[in-house]
Amino acid sequence: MSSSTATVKPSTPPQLLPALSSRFYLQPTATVARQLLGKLLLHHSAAGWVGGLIVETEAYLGAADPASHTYRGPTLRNRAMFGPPGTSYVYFTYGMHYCLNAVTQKPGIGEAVLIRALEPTVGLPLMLQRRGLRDPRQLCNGPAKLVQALGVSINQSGDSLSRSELTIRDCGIPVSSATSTRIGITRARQLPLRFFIPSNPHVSRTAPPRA
DNA sequence: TGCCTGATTGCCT
DNA sequence: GGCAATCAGGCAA
Repeated sequence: MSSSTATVKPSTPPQLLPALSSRFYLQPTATVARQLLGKLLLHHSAAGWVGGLIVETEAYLGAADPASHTYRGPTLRNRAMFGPPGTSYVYFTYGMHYCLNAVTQKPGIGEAVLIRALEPTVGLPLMLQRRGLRDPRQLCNGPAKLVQALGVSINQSGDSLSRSELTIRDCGIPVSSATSTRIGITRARQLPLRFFIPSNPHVSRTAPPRA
């Protein structure tokens, strides 16, 4: 696995890049999680475009995965995760944080990819302002951090990532990837379902905590 | 109805 | 490295 991934910026204006199709999200969830690396997550609001390259993801496998929100079946909270492929699933956790997922598989399956970290490339000043920071490396290196920087709200849970103002686009940047166990979970923590770009300074952490 | 848990973060030592 | 903040959802009684 290569560890020489350069920091790169898409040259095409982000709003002109093609959004990922439903077919992309119908691939196996772990494949989607790996292939989302290097894609561009964008959010458009009245303040303008913000976003960045996805550098870290985790796959959550529904009824087969005890760590997944959908393991016990549909509830009011997780219903967006049972939506069509390419749906956003935003959830509230720890009493104060929001995290963003991209739903995979057919409706009713309940699998998704958690977006854990971005390399911020679009609308950097606005995101720094939202987070009250000056260091871009601290801007999006965690799932709740990137949601705050992008200005995503829980009201956008259930929206299409292909057609709404919250979207994931293909900027055609080839990246290397590495795999590890997932972070911050207590169940099924042995599964190698975390994917990240090695040596990228915006990854939330280089290795998961010890078991 | 009430208790417990949690896909996190940031501050403090 | 440790731990507090903070609260919705899930589950047991």
